[in-house]
Amino acid sequence: MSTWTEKLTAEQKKETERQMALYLAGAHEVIPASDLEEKVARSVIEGRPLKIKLGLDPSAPDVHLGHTVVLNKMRQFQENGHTIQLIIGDFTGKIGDPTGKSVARKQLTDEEVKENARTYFEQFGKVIDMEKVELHYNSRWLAKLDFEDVINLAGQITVARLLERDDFEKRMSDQKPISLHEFFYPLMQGYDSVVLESDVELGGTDQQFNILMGRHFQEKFGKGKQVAMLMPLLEGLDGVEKMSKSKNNYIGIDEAPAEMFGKAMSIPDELMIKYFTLITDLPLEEVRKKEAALESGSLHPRDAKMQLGRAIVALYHDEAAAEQAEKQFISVFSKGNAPDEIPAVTWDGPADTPVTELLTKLGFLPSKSEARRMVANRGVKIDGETVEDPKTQVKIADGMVVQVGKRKFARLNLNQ
RNA sequence: GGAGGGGUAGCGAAGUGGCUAAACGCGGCGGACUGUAAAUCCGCUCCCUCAGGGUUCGGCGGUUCGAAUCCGUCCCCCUCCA
Repeated sequence: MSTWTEKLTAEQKKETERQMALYLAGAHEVIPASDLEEKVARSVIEGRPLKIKLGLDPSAPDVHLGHTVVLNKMRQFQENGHTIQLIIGDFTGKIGDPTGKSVARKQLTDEEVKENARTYFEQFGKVIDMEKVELHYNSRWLAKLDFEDVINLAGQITVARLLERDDFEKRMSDQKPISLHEFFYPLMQGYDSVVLESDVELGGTDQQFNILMGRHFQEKFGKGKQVAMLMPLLEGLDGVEKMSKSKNNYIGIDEAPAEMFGKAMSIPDELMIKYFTLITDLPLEEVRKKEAALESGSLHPRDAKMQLGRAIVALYHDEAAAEQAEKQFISVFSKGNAPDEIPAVTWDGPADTPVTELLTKLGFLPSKSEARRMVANRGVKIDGETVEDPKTQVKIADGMVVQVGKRKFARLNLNQ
């Protein structure tokens, strides 16, 4: 590293330091940071962009704020002229990443993979410039390896080394099974880095082992060693589990402003600062100020969270939508009013209808039984009045507002 | 190859002939309280047009007035030894 820093002019040094500070912000760990500095410095001197790799699981194209943690980091690299390598793990996906508690994963057809890739593309475009991204499918090189190649690859790593992975280690000590093929996942991911000659691989902290494998294999194959850049995992709305669609604790980057704002309001207080740092573009020092204000009590947690909600909506929609979402939130949830804009639903059923039927026809509840339960639980309001009896007959009127729970509203429109 | 353990509702886990649509916990949903936070409290949570009906306890057959519970058979999972 010293050899490189010595060659830097004052200006280059300053530029290197600027980029480093930017990249390090919010990152959980960079392994090793000194290598990153060297790479950045070299890139500054030679005017050569770094290759920043991100692997994508082709089976889960639901893009939510959890993904944006890594994407935001990618964008920073991109904005400084570096190259992003997105890898669709279409081949790897067939094996299934053993990270976490994965069971065998269902195989995707080529069609599905393509479709999922398209979804990624569209949605990632909200954060990074997709025009400048390099896209790769790892089947391109992995599918070509024959058995001998695979054995050779496997020869570059020891079992002991593979068993170091937390996940495997734990399963060993718990006497849980580990299938042999699971060992190959890190090998494949690592091999991707060999082929693409990546300089940096980004991922969540749960990817540490896999990313480090890339480093290992690159060295074995006589390539430059990539830096592992690990971003914190973002907990979802429940504040405990990692944000994911299957856990239903996510905020999708596609969602409507009101929805986003509302979900943001429901995150646990303890997570606010983390959200601010990782998924908004608020500068670090501003976040620190908020943190201090919260601690001293000069900023009410509720207000801080509203600011967070606004920031998020503004990012994926715009400032006006953010303001609107906040207003509506205050009106609906703080004051208990009906929202300004209630989706209008055309009603062409009978003018005199049992509540249960009304609710199912509106699509609020899937069955009359559930509708009945909901009414019994006092979760249904018509024109602001709680419906007491599941057997209630409703006289439909034009403009009637039906509400289920706190969030589902509809205004009836009579069909003339 | 040998020995043993197991498959119950979204998950975890009771239940070993009728009182079991199946305890309990978690999760989820609704309500109260709030800041749609946390904590707490109450209710709901197999399906269905309701104090009524339908279909469940890995699959299939059988015994029985009656089975998640007994018998047969098949499938799957796990552990240990080799």
